[in-house]
Amino acid sequence: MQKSGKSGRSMLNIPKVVVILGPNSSGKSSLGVSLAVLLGYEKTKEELNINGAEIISADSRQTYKGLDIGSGKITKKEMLGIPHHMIDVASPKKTFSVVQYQKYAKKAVNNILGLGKLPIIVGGTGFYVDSIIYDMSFPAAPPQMKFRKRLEKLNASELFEQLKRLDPERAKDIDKHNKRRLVRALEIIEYTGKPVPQISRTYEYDVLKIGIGFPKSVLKERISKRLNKRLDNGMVEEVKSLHNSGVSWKKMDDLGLEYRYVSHYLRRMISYEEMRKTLFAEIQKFAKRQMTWFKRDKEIIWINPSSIKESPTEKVFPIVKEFLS
RNA sequence: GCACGGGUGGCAGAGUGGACAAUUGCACCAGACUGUAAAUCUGGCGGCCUAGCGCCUACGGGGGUUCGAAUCCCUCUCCGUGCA
Repeated sequence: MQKSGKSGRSMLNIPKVVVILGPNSSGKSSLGVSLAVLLGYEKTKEELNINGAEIISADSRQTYKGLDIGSGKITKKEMLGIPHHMIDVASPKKTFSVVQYQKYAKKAVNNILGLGKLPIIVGGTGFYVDSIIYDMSFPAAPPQMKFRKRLEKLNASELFEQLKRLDPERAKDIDKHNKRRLVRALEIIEYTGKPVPQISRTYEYDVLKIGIGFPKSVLKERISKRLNKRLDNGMVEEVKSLHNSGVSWKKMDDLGLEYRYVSHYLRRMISYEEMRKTLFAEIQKFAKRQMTWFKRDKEIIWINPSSIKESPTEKVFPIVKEFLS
């Protein structure tokens, strides 16, 4: 794996990008905004020779229009005038995947850089973050729905056998129980006529990664508070109106978490209390999965807001400044 | 007081003489991640270790029957229900 770091920077003038990541309910969005605000002050701009900052959201659900409360989307007001990208760029009735995301997000990053500004990538979808900061080129094999439908009828071991025959290399490290991955691998082979290519992960930018890491018990508390608040603020209504506007129940299930369980409640499959309890538990599990992803990356600088005297912003801003200077 | 029913691992809940350290779900722990990534998927989950298909302690307490009991019998105890 390639390393960005200071060595790379000293040799070439690689554009700089800051990433703010962490599990949900960790306060990424507001940290991102306040950093951008600080970077927008005239004095800072002069000092760092920068033109301010803009934000790129790396959240797979916030790309969809209408998924606001449920996805914990930042509000216009909370943006404090800082431009945000990759929010509300897709219709929830359609599938928006990492490839589209990557294309537009990279464009946005480069535009921001072109303005002499710092792109701040803020998000909890690790895969999406990676798709921007690394030079990942996904195989040009768009989803083939009929093909998938056909393969989905087979069980995992049958799919695995096929893959082993067609692409022993990919079969070596694929998860042989995961039908979704197996189907996709076979789809790539079917469409390109070639084995599944290796994806490179070299850095595209000079990246500073900041992670917000609360202790588990604190995060749990934050998740609970935030969930209740969002329920009070009309989350159920939001899901109801999404469905009324044509988002299918099936799609709600795919969207997961809030959309999945609130829709179960609306469909009278579970009670309100069951919904709340399940959601609370599922969101925590999700936070864990997010952390599992992030833990692999040893370059992330973690800060734990509950163990420091100053605010996260006060803690992080100097780190960003140093990175930029 | 009598009569039934029941007390199983953190919880729920199977098992009713050997294949049971005990199905399953939840909770918990850990992990994967090549166009659905809030999705999808995997492993662990009584204790101990020289990690073996090894040893120990276990299915409310005690005692018994049996080669062998979570499973049968006796007794105590607790909970539920019905009758007094």
